[in-house]
Amino acid sequence: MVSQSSGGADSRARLLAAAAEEFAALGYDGAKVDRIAAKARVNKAMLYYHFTNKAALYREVLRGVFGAAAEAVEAAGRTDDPPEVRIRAFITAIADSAVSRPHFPAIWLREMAEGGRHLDEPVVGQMRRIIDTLVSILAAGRKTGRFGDVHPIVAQMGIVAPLLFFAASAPVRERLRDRAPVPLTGLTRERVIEYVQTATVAALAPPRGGRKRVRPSTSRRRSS
Amino acid sequence: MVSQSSGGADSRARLLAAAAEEFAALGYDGAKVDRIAAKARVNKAMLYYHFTNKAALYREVLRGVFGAAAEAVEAAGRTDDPPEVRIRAFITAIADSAVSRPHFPAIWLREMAEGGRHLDEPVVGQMRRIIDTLVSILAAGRKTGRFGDVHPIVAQMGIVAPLLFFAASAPVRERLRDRAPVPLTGLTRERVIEYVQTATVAALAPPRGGRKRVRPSTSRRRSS
DNA sequence: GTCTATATTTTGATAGAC
DNA sequence: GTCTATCAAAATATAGAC
Repeated sequence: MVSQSSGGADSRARLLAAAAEEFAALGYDGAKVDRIAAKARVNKAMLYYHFTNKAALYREVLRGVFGAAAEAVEAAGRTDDPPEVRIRAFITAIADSAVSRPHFPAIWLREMAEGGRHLDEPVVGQMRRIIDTLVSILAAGRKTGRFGDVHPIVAQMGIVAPLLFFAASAPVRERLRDRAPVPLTGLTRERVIEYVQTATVAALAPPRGGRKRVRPSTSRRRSS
Repeated sequence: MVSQSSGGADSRARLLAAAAEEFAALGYDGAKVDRIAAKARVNKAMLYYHFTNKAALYREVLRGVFGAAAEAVEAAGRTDDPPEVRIRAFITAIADSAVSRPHFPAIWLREMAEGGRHLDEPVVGQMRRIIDTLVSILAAGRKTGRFGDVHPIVAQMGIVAPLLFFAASAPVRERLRDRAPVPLTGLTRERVIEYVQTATVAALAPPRGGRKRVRPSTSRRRSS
């Protein structure tokens, strides 16, 4: 239930925005509540009025960021198009999420590095929605024989990692522009998306003819 | 040169090892010098005897980690093999670095998310060595017409990001094993390497026929 | 080189008036 | 809902004996 703010603007929303920025740039431990409050032009005590503590605020940010991404990806994946088109749309949706939620990439990267220390049930659920979408696309492709048998998580990493990496590394590239080993011209978002699309579709293609992909061939038995 | 430690073992080396672990797991701000000292079974004052401060210790860790990686990658890339083989070796070398230096992936991911706040000249040099290796491989491939024209940084991300991501996300996968959306069996390091190799070689292939690389024309169904 | 004790600063969090 | 003042707990760093 949203309470009506009378005088000032919605301090809660501003806090969330400021927090997302701070957490993305500096990580959970690097982020300081004083700075978040200042950035939001809100008294620090207000932060504790709206959120239980720093950890709760961070969780809130995580949910917002991953929720929006899951939403977008799911929408893009739910079509009747052929699998190649759907996987391309999936890739574009991830990339678009990184644009509309600029803090998304850095936060995701950090959570991975952190071992998912802050991932609670709701956020895990959002991640699952993203993977489920991919799973359904891969299954459709396999059914029609257009995709081979690739583990969804592997495909997921082949897609998400470069996109996140590229988006998150923008500040680094900016910082190293002069000392860069190679001219940074032509290094655009579109190129990266296109590359990931090409690489993914190619890697998903089923092994043609006799020998292509090397399979561990033997047991597919599991024990766990 | 290296000073001889008389009684106890080399506390400096232990500090570096403990620091790498701590920094990788918790990030620069999350890492605590007390904990690093404890993990190294060394008095905290010794930490400040060996290193100027926390930041200097972190820089030292960064140099070690990136230096080893650059070394390995350069070695793997310096061969007379055809470009496809060299790019595969490059990929394997990166993946191997993540094994021999387990803290490498998380630290690299974090530095990207952090905007390279801690990257000093020596470390940037190490990163450059890695990219330079890739640049030379791509150039060789282009010269013989086996590779198309892909920006090295794009290729770099297509390769490095999934490998780092996979390696760094091991703890997360472990943590979510039960709640995982998809069975984690068959998700091996080898599969990931193989996938990245396949995807990369395919994406680097020059545009066939007359057409430049473009968006998907409806379909190119192969009948056979 | 190694340790104890301590100084100093930062930071997350709250009490309580308005 | 908003603010001031303030506390208590970390956490970085150092002094100085051995």
